[in-house]
Amino acid sequence: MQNMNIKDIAKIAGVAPSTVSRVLNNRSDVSEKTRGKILNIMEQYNYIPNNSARNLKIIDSNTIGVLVKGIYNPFFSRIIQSIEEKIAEQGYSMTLNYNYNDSNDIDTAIQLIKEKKLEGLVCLGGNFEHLDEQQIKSLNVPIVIASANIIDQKNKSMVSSVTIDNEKAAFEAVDYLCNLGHTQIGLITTGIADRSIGRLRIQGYKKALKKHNIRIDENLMEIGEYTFESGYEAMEHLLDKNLEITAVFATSDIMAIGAAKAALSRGLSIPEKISIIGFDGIEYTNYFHPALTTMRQPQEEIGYKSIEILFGLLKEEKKHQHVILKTELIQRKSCKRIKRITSY
Amino acid sequence: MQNMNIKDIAKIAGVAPSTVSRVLNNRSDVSEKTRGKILNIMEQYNYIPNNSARNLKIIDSNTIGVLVKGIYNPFFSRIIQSIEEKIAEQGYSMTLNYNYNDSNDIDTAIQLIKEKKLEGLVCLGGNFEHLDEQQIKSLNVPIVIASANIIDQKNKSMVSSVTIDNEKAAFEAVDYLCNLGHTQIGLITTGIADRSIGRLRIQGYKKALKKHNIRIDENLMEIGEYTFESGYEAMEHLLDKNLEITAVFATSDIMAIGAAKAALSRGLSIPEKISIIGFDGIEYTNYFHPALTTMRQPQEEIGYKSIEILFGLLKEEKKHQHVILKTELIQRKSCKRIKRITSY
DNA sequence: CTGAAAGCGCTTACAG
DNA sequence: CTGAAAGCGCTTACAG
Repeated sequence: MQNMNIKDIAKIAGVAPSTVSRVLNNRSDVSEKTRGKILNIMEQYNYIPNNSARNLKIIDSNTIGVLVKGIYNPFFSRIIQSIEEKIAEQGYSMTLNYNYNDSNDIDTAIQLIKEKKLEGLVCLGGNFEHLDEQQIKSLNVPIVIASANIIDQKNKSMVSSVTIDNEKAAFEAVDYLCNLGHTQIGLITTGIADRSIGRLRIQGYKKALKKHNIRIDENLMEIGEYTFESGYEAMEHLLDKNLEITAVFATSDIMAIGAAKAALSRGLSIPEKISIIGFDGIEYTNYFHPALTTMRQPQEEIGYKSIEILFGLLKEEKKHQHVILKTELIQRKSCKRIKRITSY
Repeated sequence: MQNMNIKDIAKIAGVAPSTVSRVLNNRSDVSEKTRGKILNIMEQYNYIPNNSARNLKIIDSNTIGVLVKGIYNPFFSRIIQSIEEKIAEQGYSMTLNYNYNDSNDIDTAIQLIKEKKLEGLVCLGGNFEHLDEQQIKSLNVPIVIASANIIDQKNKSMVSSVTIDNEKAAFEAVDYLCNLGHTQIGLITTGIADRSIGRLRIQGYKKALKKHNIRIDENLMEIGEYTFESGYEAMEHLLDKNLEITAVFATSDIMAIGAAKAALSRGLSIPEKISIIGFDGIEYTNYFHPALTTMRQPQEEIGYKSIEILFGLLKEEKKHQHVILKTELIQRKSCKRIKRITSY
């Protein structure tokens, strides 16, 4: 039969559609006999309910959405895992969606909320600078932005956020290198695209240099994309310029790996000839050889905290919060103390 | 206003809902004046249409679904990119969905088709052994299974598939190692979970050994999961057993990287002390140091071909096809020719 | 425990 | 070019 629906099942079972709906939703107010009969028929005809119809009608979806910016980001995947756990603990379902094109993040978010009648949403990454107060408020669904800056002060009353202090974290990473004796420190970062975060990390880099009275040299700064290849190329450029760099700070692990590979490919051993520090703390870095030192973002905690805040807003009607989580320097094998500039 | 709908917009604009719907769908049969007015109002009120309602009613969604098994798989991400390109070329939209829990893949697929009124679906990975002919046929939506074996002969008339010859590819990888002089070759693979594919690759491994008159030793075979960590541990086990292995074949790059890291961590250099070959051809292998030799699956081609077949089924009503694509041995820096067993 | 009816927010012939 | 009406496949009070 072409696309069975609830009415067809009802007819075959000799009951009303509403009864079929009840067994579909596992309601208790159906006799076991009727339930059994209907379940059998559904099985027999391979009936699969239409979610669009359900979403349209439903009020309490009992589900929380997770909207991820981009596709394929190992950094987010750990966060997602911890989010899913926590959502399940609350007896809710999670629906995972990727915003892989460059459409407006907030519009996509609202669309999703409406379409699936979500009771809450956490956004991983994305741009949420421009929020329409009217729109967000009238939606009446709590939104938590994780791992993306919301900048505008007035946004703070509309959504919650869970972030790290990007500037401080970058500062600490570079400060660490300086304390190891490095003075010629390259920066490999992403560009204008992720304005807020990228800029903050660059700020941190500069601040650390200033603290150590090191001159900021634009030549030492390479701007690329969030890919291995881009990190690789950035390192090549840096090395080609012959600036006698002894260390590099990459603002993402993916780029750090690319950079490290470029150095190793030239026969520059890590950390003997060049020190490298990454950012994010993705699993990859631990399996690179040598294992990469990195400024770790607390991925699980970002997930947990987001959900904690979300359910606080949902069930206890708390106010929006803006939590800043601590990063942690994971010292591994890619950074070395130096006395003076090693020439190579 | 709480959740505007098409009726509200219509009322404000002083037109009928159907007219609003027309501008929403970019139909040409609306006067520019009316269109402008409605567009303005939508903008002003931040109107966002409800997709569930749309999906429910619509017949030609003009969209192709992509259902990905699992979450976060770098191997699939390249395929997805090429799929998206090709779908766009055809003037269709793509909707990307992840089946991250362990629910039945074919049910999830059908649910998705119904919910979003998809005109075609490509599934990346998953288990499609048990297909209900009735159900698939009545659906009347072409399905292409990529990178997953469908085994059952009778399934071949219901869905198309794009795969590689897993046994042959594994055979060639191991044959390559044998030809380099290796005889003690470890196998690191995934287990019972991905029955079809895992088993086929193990078969290939065994066949290659047989061809070279090498005894198959269960001790040389480690079964784990698709993670770095699992590859790492498998290698540790292998090494602990002191079997004088000189090479390892890992049935996925992720595991190969874990394995390589384990070897390097013990001070066993690659390829001098141990050769490693992976499978899949993900980008990371090229950035590992030393760059890993791997049996590459043609990721872009898997994507292209899937879409080509899909539109063949959709527009030209062709029959279901089962394409087997060629893999390619990418020789890099992790395998070495040996004369005799190197002791370590 | 079960059924009849209304309605979720759209789209789509049909008529004008 | 525009509107009135039917209906997509469900769920949910309401009544019994």
